[in-house]
Amino acid sequence: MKNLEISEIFHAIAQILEIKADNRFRIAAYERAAQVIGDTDNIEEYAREDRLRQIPGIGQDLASKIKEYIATGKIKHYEELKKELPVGILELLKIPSLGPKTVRLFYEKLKIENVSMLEKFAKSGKLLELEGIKEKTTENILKGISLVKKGKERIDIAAAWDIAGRFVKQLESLKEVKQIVVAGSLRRMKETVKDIDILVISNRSKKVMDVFCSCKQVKEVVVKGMTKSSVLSKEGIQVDVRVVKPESFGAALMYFTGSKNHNVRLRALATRRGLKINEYGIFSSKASKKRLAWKTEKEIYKLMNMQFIEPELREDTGEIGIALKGKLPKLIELKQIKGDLHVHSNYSDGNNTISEMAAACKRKGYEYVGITDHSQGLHVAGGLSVSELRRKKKEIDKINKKLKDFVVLYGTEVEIDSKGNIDYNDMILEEFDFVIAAIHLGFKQSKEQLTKRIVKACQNPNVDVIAHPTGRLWGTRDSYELDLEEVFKAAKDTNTILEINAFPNRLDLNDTLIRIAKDKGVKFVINTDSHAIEHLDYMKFGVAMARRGWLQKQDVLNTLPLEKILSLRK
DNA sequence: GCCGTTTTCGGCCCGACTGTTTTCAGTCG
Repeated sequence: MKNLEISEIFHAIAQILEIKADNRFRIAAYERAAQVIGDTDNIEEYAREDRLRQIPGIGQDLASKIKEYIATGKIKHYEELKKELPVGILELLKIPSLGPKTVRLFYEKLKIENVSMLEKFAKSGKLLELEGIKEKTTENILKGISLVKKGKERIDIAAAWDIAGRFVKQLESLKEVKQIVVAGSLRRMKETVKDIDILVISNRSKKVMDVFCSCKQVKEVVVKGMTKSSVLSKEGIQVDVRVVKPESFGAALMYFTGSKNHNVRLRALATRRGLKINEYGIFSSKASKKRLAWKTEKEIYKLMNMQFIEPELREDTGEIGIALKGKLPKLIELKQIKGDLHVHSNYSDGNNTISEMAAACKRKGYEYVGITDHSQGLHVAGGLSVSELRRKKKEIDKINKKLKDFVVLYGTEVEIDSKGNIDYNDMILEEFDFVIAAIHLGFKQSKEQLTKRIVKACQNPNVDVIAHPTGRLWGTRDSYELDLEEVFKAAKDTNTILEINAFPNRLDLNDTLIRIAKDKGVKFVINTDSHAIEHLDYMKFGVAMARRGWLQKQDVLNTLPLEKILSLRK
C-alpha cells in the first residue's frame, strides 16, 4: 500500500519541519497532504493517470514528490532532512504534552534524541537546569512516557459507541444538562476512533465538569477546565467533554464534529468572504462582530451558501466544493434497508435458530432475511453437507408458510477454494435463492492467486455476492493481498454484487474502497454477517460505511423489495 | 506548500487549558 507509506513520509517531513521551526503553513500543507493521502486508497492510479493534483491539498511540488516515491521508493528531500535530525527524535513528539519547541530545546541543549534518554534526564532532574522547565513539566513528561509505553490503541466503532453511551447516560440525567450529543470522529462514523468527543449544552459548566471528571468509568483525569475536560476511561480511551451555552449549539457541534481539515477549509472560505467561524457562531467581519448564525449546523451551512453536509462526509475530500455547487448526493439511510442477506443460524456457527433470526428481522421492520450458513468446506464453522442443506431447505419452507409479510431466503455463504472453485456443484447452487461466496482459508497465497480466485468466483453464474471482499479483520488480520482494481472490474463486468459487511471488526468493504468501487460502477449489499440476534443491530455501522463512501439508495440493492432483488440474480 | 466568486502573489482557522510566568508561549483538538 503506497498510500500509507507516502502518508507516513509526509507526516514525518511535517514533524521534522516543525522541530526546525520551518514555515508553519508549509508544515500544515505536508500534514494535510499526509492525511488526505492516508484516506485515499488508489494513489498509484492517480499518479498513472496524471491526476494527482486533483486531490485536494496536492499541488505541483507534492505531486512530483509522490511520483518520485512511486518511481524510486524514496523521496530525496526526506532523505536529506533525516540527515539533519536523528530519526528517534520524532518518537519524542508522540509523548503527550511534549511538542516541537520543547523537543528542539532538549535536543539543542542536552542532545536528547530518543525516549529512553529523555526518561533518564527527566528522572535525574537534569531537565530542571533548562529555562522554563520546572517540577510539573518533568512530572508530566514522565507521565506521558508511561502512557506512550502502554500504547494507546484505536478501538472499533461499536466499542467506542458503547463507551460513549455510558458517559452520556451518566451526564444526561443531570438537571443542568440541557442537551448532550456525541461529536467528533464517532459522529462522523469513522471505522475506528482514537478518542471520544461529547458535547454538552448547559448554562452551568462547572457542575457538568465536576460530575464528568468523577464518573465511575474514569480512570484518570487528564485535564480539567471550566468548559473543557479530558479523561482516560477504564478502557484506556480518552474522552473529551466540552460544555457550551445553548445559544451556540449549532456552531459548537460543527466545530466539535470536525474533521479538523473540514473545519479549516470551511473557516478559510468564511474568511475570504469577510466572515468568521468559531465554536460560538458565524460572525460578520471582525469590525462589527455581529453573530449571524449559531443555533443549528443547517443555518450555518446555509449562510455559507452551500448545502448541508452530513457528518459522514466531512473529511475534506471534496465535499465542500460539491456542496457549494449544490451537487451532494442524497445519502442512503438505515430506514431504507429492507432486509439482511448475510445471517447465520445454528445450522452452522450461529447461536440462534432460523425462526428466531427471522422473527428478530421481522421485528426490525425488514421484509426478508437471507440465511447463509457456511458451506461444507469450512469445517471449523460447521459448514453444511448436502444432506444438511436438504433439511435446512425443508425447515425454511415450513417457516415461510407460517410467516406473513416476511420471507426467509434460502442462501449460503459458500467457500471459494484455493483455486477459485465454488464449494458446492452447480446443481446444488441453482437451488439456492441466492449465493454469497467468500474466502475464509488460504489467505497467504500471492496477490495474483488471490485476485484470480475472486475474479473466477465473480465469473461463476451462480455467485451473486462476494462477501467481505478484502478479508480484513480489524485488530487481528490485515486484508489479504488483492488487486482491487481488477476485482472491481470483474464485479462490474459480471454483475456480481460486492458486500459491505457491517460486522464492526470487518467493515469490509470500508468507506474509501466503497467510494472507489462505486466510481467503477459496482453495486452493493449491506449485510451484518450476524451470528446471533444482537448482531443484527450492526446494520447501522454498515450503512454508516456506505454513507462515508458517498452511496445513495440506488447503489445498495437490499433497499429493494424482495421481487426486485431476486430478479437481479444473474 | 497550497490556492483563488477579490488574487498566480500574499495570504493561510480559532480558541481552551497548562505551566511558568506577571502577560504569554506551548500544546492540543
